Amino acid sequence: MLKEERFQLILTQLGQDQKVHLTDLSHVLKVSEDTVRRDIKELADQGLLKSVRGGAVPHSPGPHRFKDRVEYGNDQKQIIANKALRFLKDGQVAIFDGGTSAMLIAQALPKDIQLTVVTNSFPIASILEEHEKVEVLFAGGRLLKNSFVTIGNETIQYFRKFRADICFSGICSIHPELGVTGPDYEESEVKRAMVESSREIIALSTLEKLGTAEAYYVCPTNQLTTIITDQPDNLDAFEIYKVMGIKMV
Amino acid sequence: MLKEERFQLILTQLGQDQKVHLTDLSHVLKVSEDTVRRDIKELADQGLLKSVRGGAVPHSPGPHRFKDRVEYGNDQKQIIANKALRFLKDGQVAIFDGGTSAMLIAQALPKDIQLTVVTNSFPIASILEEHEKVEVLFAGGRLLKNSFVTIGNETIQYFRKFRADICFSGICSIHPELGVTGPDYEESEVKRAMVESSREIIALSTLEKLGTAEAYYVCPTNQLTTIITDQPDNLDAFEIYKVMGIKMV
DNA sequence: ATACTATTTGCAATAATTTGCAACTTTAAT
DNA sequence: ATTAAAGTTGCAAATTATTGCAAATAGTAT
Repeated sequence: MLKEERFQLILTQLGQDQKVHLTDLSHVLKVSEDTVRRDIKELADQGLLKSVRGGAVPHSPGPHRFKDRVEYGNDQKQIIANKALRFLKDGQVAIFDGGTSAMLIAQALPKDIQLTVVTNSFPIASILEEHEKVEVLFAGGRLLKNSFVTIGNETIQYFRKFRADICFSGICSIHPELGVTGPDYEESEVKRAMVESSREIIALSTLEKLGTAEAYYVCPTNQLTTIITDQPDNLDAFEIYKVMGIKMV
Repeated sequence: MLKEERFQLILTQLGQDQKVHLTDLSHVLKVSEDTVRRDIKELADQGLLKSVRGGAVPHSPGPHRFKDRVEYGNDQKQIIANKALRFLKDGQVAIFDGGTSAMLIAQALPKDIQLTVVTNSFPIASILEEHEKVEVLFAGGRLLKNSFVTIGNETIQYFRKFRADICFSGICSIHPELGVTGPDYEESEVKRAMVESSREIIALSTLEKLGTAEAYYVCPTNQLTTIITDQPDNLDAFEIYKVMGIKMV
């Protein structure tokens, strides 16, 4: 059995039970507990789970201080978050948008990664406050009540000053011809500024949003580098790749 | 059963019943009361609940969501806050700095006043989120961990764009000749930008800070419009007025 | 294919943590 | 003050982690 297979099985079981025990896994995977331990350690380093004494639990989104925090086991978006983590490398400058998807990435972020994060989201800034090695650059602007993000011209100008390595954007709708679109004018404007300030753009979306369109334009579809979806096994990935020409994960 | 599982169960039950008893938990979790006690202590250290005699209760939801929030009945500063409110009029543009004094003003602010508040403080923005008629303009910049304010050139540039009616600044030291000074270079720079962007400047200070000086210069003393102190009966007010030439409240 | 290197895996010894118990101290209520 | 319940402390037993090392496996170049 390949190591990757074990990883897959561990993560699957973790998703089902919200916990895994070393002894169980050792039995199921037919390897020693040491190996399971090492596997868990490796997955933990990737931020895909949290290693605890005797086993592992899902990388717990630590409670933070904003109302609109996402509930514990939001499976779909959690999957997206875990996939997204693989794209982040030490020392990068990353733009995080204000949606809940990006928020979950921040929550799932390992504590030891060194990053510069540019964001317009209070919740994300608040989460990252506990990450010693993450520098947070906050985009000023008009504060949008309820969603705790800044918007407006000031915000846009702030993002324009950067050339980030990577941008995580919770994209609303993606359409091959109509491009990326959103339901809110001002937020879409801000999203455009983010997208245009980053080398690599990771769109966070659910499958059902693909092929649909909203009122306000963000950017052409081919500007996206990667689309991350909530599909655990991306059977359709190649199919969509053919249609869209973008790498799916 | 993993320790994490116990934690999860304790928190879940706490969410349901708003309380948990040591003896019950000991029975449910099948561990000794000592262990439950230790678990509760650990969770309490993380701020996830409050340990009380015989069990635990949910962590009391404070007025807002930031760690460094000031306790409600901080008398001295509360006095300052109440005095400060008299200066605020409907429709004004007000700058609030990041200190705890300004925070208390925000907390004491009536819900029905219409204001535009410019600030670089997360806690203040968070507090004002509940004020329907207050528009919050947030100054971007580098996020200072622990104190939850933004600083740096970006922040300064943001404030420079405004001409506010009034500015509340938690001043550290005020000296007749040496002027207003602070202990931190970057924060002092930001304060200067705030002060220079406002018509009226209300310094929030305690009496013992008067006549002292710190390392970093903010502005000349005569640039202040008013000094608000924690002295309930301002007997010395006239005396200080004579010395400083500034109205005391 | 073969030989060589690098990685992975299991095992054993050692270290660290967790847990329950017992003795003792503190707290709260009568 | 007295008393019972809860909390604290120290300690030994059990469980879990870590480390070094040798055998097995996979990968690579000749």
